[in-house]
Amino acid sequence: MSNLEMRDFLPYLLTMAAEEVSVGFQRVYRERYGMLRTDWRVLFHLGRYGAMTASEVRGRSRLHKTKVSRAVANLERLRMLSREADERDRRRETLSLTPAGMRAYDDLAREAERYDAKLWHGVTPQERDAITAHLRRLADLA
Amino acid sequence: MSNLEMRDFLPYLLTMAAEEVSVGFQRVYRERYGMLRTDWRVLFHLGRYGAMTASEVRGRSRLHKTKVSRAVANLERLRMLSREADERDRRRETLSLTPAGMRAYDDLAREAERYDAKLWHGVTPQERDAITAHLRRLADLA
DNA sequence: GGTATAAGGTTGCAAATGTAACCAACAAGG
DNA sequence: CCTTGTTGGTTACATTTGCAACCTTATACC
Repeated sequence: MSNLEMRDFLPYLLTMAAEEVSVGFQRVYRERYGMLRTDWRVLFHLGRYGAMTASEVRGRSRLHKTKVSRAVANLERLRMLSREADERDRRRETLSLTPAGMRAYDDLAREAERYDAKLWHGVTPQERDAITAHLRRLADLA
Repeated sequence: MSNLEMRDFLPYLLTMAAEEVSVGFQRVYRERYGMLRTDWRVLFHLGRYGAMTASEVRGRSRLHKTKVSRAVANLERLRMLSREADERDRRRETLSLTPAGMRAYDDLAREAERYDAKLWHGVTPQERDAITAHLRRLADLA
């Protein structure tokens, strides 16, 4: 008979922490801009690294292509993103942020940094490195 | 202009790690017993702490009562759980595992321990404590 | 007792997700 | 060219979820 406790089980702990922390930040992009989490992630990539196609977004963000497709549609509806057809390969469209999209990105990136700093408050740099490294390792298991 | 990287943003990192790790374990309860994640969590609480009502499950597991209700229905359909009416308070039902439910619990709890151990492989006890403590702190923000 | 309020649970509905199928455009080999 | 396979991207459908409304039984207070 096993005597594992749920509160010690890493998948549980991670899920709880991720949920709590994500919901906390969700308030910002959701209430302020009416975005979903995937929208925010796509916006982030375009704002941070510049115009690119949906495939490139997918590659960088590790999001499934259907989620990217839907997020792009949402951001377009919010007038934060525009598409430009690629003449050389007519399957592809280059995505870029509109001025409104860039403003939203600037705002949210700043908030994200503040939020992140708050989450790490009281943690020593060594601990922080250990935690980050371990989370990266876990995230890369696939 | 902010220069945050997504891979450093804690909500992102946590979400990725939680997803990866949860999906990994999901394979076990899903393929072996046809359970959903909530089912497994409810099963766990009943197996680990004994018979209790749905409210108590909710309190311990931090699951929303709707999810508990549906998980109980699923587990019942899988013949792993049975309900017994409470004569004193007819709103309440005491939930307990059937023999099949207990066998599933034993099996899954054992697997969970093995899986957890694998996830911590190569991490020193000190690091592990720091990580666990920080995750708990984050999960309790609410 | 009778009325209001709350607690235990379930159900209905809308929103979100995952999966697979799909369409259009390109590329390679015959 | 033309058929076969691949890539970029969207759509359809089933499954999950979250939220609010709901039903029933119990409790508090008059």
